[in-house]
Amino acid sequence: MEKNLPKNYNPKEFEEHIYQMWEENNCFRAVVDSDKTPFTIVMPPPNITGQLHMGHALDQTLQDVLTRWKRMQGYNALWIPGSDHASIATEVKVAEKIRNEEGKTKDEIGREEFLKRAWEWKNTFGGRIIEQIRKLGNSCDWERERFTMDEGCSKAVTEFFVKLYEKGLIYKGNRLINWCPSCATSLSDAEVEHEDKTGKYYFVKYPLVDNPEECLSIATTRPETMFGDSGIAVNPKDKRYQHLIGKKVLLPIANRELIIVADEYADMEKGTGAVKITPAHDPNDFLVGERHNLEQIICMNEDATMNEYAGKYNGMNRYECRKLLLQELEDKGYLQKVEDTAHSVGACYRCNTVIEPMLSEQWFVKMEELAEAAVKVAKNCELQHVPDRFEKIYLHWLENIKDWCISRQLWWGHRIPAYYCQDCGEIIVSREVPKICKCGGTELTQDEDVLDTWFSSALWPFSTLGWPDDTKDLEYFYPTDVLVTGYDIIFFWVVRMVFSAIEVMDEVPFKYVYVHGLVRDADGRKMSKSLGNGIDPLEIIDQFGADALRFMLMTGITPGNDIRFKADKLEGSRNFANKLWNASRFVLMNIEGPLINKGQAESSYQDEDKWILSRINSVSKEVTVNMDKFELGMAAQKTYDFIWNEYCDWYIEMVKARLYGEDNEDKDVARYVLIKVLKDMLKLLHPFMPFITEEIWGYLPGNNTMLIKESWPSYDENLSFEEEVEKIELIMEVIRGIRNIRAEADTLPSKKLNAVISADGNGYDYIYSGERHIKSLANISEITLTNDKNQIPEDAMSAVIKNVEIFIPLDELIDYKVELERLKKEESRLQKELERVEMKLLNESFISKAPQNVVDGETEKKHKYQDMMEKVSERIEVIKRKIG
RNA sequence: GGGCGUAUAGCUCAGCUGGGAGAGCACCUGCCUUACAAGCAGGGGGUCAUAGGUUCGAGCCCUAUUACGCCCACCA
Repeated sequence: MEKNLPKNYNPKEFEEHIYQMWEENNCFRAVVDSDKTPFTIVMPPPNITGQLHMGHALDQTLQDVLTRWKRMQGYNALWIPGSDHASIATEVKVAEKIRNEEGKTKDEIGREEFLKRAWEWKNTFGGRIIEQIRKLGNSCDWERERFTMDEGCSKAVTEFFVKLYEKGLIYKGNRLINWCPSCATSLSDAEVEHEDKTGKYYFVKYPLVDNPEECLSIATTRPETMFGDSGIAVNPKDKRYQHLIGKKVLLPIANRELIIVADEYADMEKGTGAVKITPAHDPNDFLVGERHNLEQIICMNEDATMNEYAGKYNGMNRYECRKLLLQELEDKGYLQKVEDTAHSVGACYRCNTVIEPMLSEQWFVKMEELAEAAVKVAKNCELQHVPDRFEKIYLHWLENIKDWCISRQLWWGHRIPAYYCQDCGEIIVSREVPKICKCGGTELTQDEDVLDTWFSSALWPFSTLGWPDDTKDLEYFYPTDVLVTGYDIIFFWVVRMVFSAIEVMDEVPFKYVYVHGLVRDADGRKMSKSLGNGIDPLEIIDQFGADALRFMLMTGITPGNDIRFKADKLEGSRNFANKLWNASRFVLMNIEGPLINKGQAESSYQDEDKWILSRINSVSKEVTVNMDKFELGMAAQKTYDFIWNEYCDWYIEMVKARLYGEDNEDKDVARYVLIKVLKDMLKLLHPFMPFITEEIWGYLPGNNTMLIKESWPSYDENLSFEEEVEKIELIMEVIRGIRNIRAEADTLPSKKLNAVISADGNGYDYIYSGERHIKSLANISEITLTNDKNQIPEDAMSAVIKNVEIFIPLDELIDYKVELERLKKEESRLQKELERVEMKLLNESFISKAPQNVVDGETEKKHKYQDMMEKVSERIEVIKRKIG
C-alpha cells in the first residue's frame, strides 16, 4: 500500500508544518554565490503599528510569486523582509497609550522615557505583523529581517544626511511648510492630502489710510489669517488700482497699516483683483512678501490657536476665531459680502486634520539636481514601470518637485545629526557626536527634531544590504530586480528610493517597478477602518487557506488595476485547490510500486499520452512568457485552465480504462505520464499555491527533494506531438458532439447507445484509433466506422464535426421535430459563418492586401463550412421526409 | 486648471504585437458515473459606452463625446 493524501482537502492540516519545513531547511536563505545569478526583491516594510490587511496580502503575494518562480528558475533568489518605524503613526499610538494608561502627556513623561516606551511598544507589537505575513507563505529570508531604526539603517541615515549636507544638498531654512496642528509637526508636500470642499469667499473691506471713506475690497477664504497680513498686492497692469500702488490701507480690527504693492502674482480675474498678503501663512504670499520685503507675521501657535497678533482672539482656535471675527467684521461694517466657493483643503495624511501653512525653520533637501537624475534613468529605460503609464506619473511629480521638508517635530525617529554650539551658534553636522566646536566651545546640543520616516525608507534597497559599508551582499545583490508596490506610494517612496540610490550608489535601486492597484471591497469601495469594510486576511486564511487567498488575488488581475474582493471568487480558488487535491489523490491511488523509467515509457506512449505531454509542454512555455512580462494573472489562469480542463476533465478520464485494464505494461505507461504531467503542473502552480503543491509533491513517488527547490519546467522540443494533438482534439469534439445529441434530445435513454461514424482521410484514421475514447467517454457500446455513404442510417440523430459525420441510430425513439430544430439551428449557424467567410474572400482588396496565411486560412474555412453545410442540409432533407 | 484610468454576458473581470468574442459566478436541463456535489455532462445569454476616422479587416489604433473613478496643482 502506497501512502496517499487524506480524503479531504484541509489546508489547516498542512500549511503550518510545510512553512516550518521550508524554514528548517533554509529554503528561503540566500547568500552570496558567484556561481549563480542573483534575483533580489526588497519588501516594502509594513508599519510596526499596522495590522495585516488585504493590501499587504496582494503586495506580498506578488513578490512571493516572483521570488519562488525565479528561485525555481535557478536564480539565487533573495527577498528581504523588514518593518518600518512609521514615525508619526507610532508616536501618536504610543502617546495615546501613555495617556490612557498613565494619564500623562508626552511632555510630562519626557523624551527619554517616551522613547523607552516606544521601543517597548515596538518590541511587543512590532513583531506581530511579521508573524502575520508568514501565514501567507512568504518565502523571504528571515535571517535578514531589518527594521528602519535598527543600527545599520540608522547608520545609513546619518551617513546619507551628512553626505547630502556636505554636498550642499541639505540646508536649514525658514520656509513655508505644512503644519499639522494635531500631530504638532511639519509635513512634506507629499504628506498632505487635498480634498475639494465647499467653502466661502469672504469679501472684507480694507479702508485707505489717506481716505477712510474709500475701501479696498479683499476676498479671502481664511479670514482669520488677516492678523498675519502685512501688505496688499495688486497687478501692476490693473488700471483699477494703479493709483493706489504705494499707498496704505488699514487692516480692520487689528488697526495696522498695510502697504499696497504691485506684483504680477495678483490676478486681475480673481476675487477683486486685490489680494491680501500673509507671508507667514501662505506659500504664494511668502514669495510675494520676499519680493517686497514685507513683514512675516505668524499669527498662530503650533496647535493652530491664535496668538497675540490676533488681539482679543488670542488663545482661541482658528475656527472659533473665524466665526467670531466674521461677526465682528460684519457688526463693524467691514464684511462686504459672502460667496460660496469650492476650494481644496489640505489635510494631514495620518490624522486628517486640516493643515496650516506656516512659516517655520526646518531642514530641507534641495531637490532639483536629485530629481534630474531620477528623471534621466526613467527616460533612458534603466528604470521601467509596469505598466508603463505610471512612468508619466513618476516623471510629472519629479518635474514639478519642490524642496523636501525632512525635519519633524517628533521624538520617535532618526534624530537629525546636527549640533549647535551654545557659545557661537555654529551648526555642526557630523557622523559622530562632536566634542568641541571650532570656537572652542564644548557645550554642544543636538537638534531636537527627527527625520521624515521616508528619509530612511528611501535607503531601504541598499541599507538592508549593508550600506554604507562596502559589503559583499551589496556588491552581489544590488541593484535589486523588481520593486513591487501600490500606486499610492510612488511619490512617498519609489521616487525617493530612486534619487537616493543614484546619489550614493550611482545606480538605480531596481530595474522594474511593478505597480499594483488597491484591493477594494465587493462594492468597489476602498477598504478602510472608518468604513469598517476591511476584510482580515488572517480570517480568510483560517477559513479557506492561504493558497486560496493567494490564488484569488492573483487571477483575473492586470498590473496597475484595482481588484475587488469577492467571496465567490475566493470559493472558486478554494474549489480549484480541492480539484487539484482530488486529482492528485486519484493519481496516487492508482500508483503501485515504482514507476517505469523514461526510456520504457517513451517507446509506448499512446495518443492521449502524447497529447497531454505536448500540451503541458506548450502551456509551460506560454506561462513562462507571461511571467517574464509580469502578466501573473494570465499565467495563473492558464495553469488553472490546463489543470482543470485538460488534465482532469480529459486526460484522467481517457486514461481510466487503461488503469482499470489488464495490460500491465500499458498501465505503467499511463501511470508514468500521469505522474510526469502532475509534477509539471505542481511546479507551474507552486509560485501561486505554494502550500498545497508542496504537500502533494511530498506524496509523489521518487521525490526526495522539496518542490520549492525544484526547477521550473522548460520547453522540450522532443515533447511536441502535433499530429496526436490534432487527433485527440478531433476525438474530443466527436465526444462532445455525441454528448450534445444525447443531452438535447430528452427522449434519449441514459444507457449505452450505438453510433455510426462516417469519415474519410485523416479523419477516418483518427477516429479509428480513438474509438475506445469515444466509447468510454460518450457512453457508446458499438461504433460502426465507415466511409461508405450507403451505410449511413436514416433513422438517426446526427452531428457534423469538421469532415466527420456522427449518427446515433434510434429508430422509434427519435423525436424528429426536435432533431429538425437541432439541425436547422446548426444550419443557420453554418450559414452565417459561411457568409462571413465568403464575403471576405469575394473582397478583391482582402485577397490582395491581407497576408497570404490569413487568406489561406479563410479559404480553408470556407471549404470546411461548405462541406459541413452540405452534410447538414442532406440530413435536414432526410428528416423532413421522415416527418412527411 | 492639468493628467490618468475604466466602460466587453445578469454580476466580477480576462482578452499579448489589429485577422473567426472568453472565464468564473449566477441562470436553465440532466446526473450522487467508486478522484472530486468544493463535483460531472449539456445549454441559453454580448451592436465590446456613443459618434466619426484609419485599414482589405477594429474590442484592440486615431479624433471627439458621455458616464464613473483616481491622481496632481501655490484654484486670494
